[in-house]
Amino acid sequence: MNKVRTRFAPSPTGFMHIGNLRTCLYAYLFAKKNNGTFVLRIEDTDQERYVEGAVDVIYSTLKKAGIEHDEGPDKDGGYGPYIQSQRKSLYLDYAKELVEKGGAYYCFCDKARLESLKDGNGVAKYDKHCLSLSKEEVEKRLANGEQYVIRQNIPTDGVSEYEDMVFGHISVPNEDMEDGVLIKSDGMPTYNFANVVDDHLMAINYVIRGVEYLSSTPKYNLMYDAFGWERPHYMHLSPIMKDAQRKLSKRYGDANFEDFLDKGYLPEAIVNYIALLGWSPKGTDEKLSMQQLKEQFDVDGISKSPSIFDEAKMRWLNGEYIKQMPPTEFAEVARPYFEQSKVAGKYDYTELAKLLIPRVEILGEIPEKVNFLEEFGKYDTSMYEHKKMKITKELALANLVAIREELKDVDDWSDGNLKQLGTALAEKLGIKSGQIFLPLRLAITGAQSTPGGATEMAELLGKEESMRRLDFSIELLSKESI
RNA sequence: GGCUCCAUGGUCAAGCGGUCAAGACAUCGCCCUUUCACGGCGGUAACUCGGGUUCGAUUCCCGAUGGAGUCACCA
Repeated sequence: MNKVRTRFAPSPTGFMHIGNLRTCLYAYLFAKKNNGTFVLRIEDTDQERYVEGAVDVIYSTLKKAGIEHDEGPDKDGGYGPYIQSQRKSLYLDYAKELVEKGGAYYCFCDKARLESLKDGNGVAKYDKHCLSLSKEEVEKRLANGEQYVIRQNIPTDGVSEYEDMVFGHISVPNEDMEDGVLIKSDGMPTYNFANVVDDHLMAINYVIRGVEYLSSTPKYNLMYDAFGWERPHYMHLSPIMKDAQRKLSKRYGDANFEDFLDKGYLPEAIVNYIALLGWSPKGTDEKLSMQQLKEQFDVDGISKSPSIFDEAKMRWLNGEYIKQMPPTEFAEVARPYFEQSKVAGKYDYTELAKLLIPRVEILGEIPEKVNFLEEFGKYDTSMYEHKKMKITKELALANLVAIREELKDVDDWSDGNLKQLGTALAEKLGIKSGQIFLPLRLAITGAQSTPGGATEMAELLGKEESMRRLDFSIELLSKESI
């Protein structure tokens, strides 16, 4: 068997969409699983949709995602150029060759004539009108400088068939396919044609792409056949959906790799999650590194039906990745989020990291979790009502007063010491220690959920600030109980 | 609408003629706990519907229904 060669051929139109990234990932994984070559080709023939800087986005996305191409515009492997706009000159000659071989023909029909072919639903199928032109006639009109396009010549009867690696046997009646344009009147190739020529010239033998090409693939095969080229293997991938009806697309936003990065997702978690969207590993382990994905990726596990993107699960997975991070590393990747929070520059991020790691699923949650350190004021006292701990506002107030009394002369404000004092106090009062710590935590943070327990929070805030807040809370509760 | 595909819990999904129909997320409950979390344990929840084939269908075939894709001088 020939060495496996797959490719990812994005158009530089802006940020990388999650669906595209998954297609790219699968092509990469398939190549790596089979010790093959993964090629990056930029399809920038449509200048109208071209977005400045988009090529750089592609590079940076692949890099962040941990996908390393073996060949591409920046890595010549002998099959270049890898940028379609630099290959312009190639296509017309191949089209002419195809005309020679009977797989295509010149067409001079104008817009008006094409328009007249439309049926009641506005659907037109070209009627092969120009196929009957004699060679001389074509030469003459060409010499006259008439505008033309080159169309594929598809048989009018019979059936085209092929085996898709994930969908299996696909068969399409030839009469349902139209003689599509290969070379446009401006002399440029259409995507359909450029793709076939490029894939062949780059020796791509496994074409991996979205299902939208599933039913037009027979047309491509017909071209390969007419040229006398060997057909590649195909692997079509079902789309990722936003919900049961709508495809995940740029139009709905939030579906870009960059967007998720901004929200505080780790690139490896995103990659891991999208690998699982539409593919399932043999085992039950779902947290898989790129290395494991490369080893385990398998066509068998690819699903045929569309899958709905579930951010909740990706979020969970991201949390799993965060939990295994060393605090210093967390502090580093979380730096931007600390910087945009109210605690910016006021705390040791590594210390905060230790508390935050088990409590945060995406980095974007950081500001809301730490802001209470700098922000404290009137809060909702109903939080003190806790029926499981058998705490009421009245009891909380009484306990807080006792705590203040106990702590006011304490010098050692460390987590450990405070914990001991609290436990001892509870014992002395004959109550559960939680009845001390819960009110205390609430009193000094004013927050329902905090990145740590009462004594950890107290240590973080320091004695002065803790006592200030304790007083504030006691006063707050006293006012209410009057 | 024509054509091509697809169909297991709310979601991702395993299953490839005989299973009490895995697992994960979400959800709910319990336990642990020094409150917030982490963690542990458990619960609820699925084979779209009809016909066949078969001793036996989630699994194979046909049809219906539902869904996706495609019908451009766009990729």
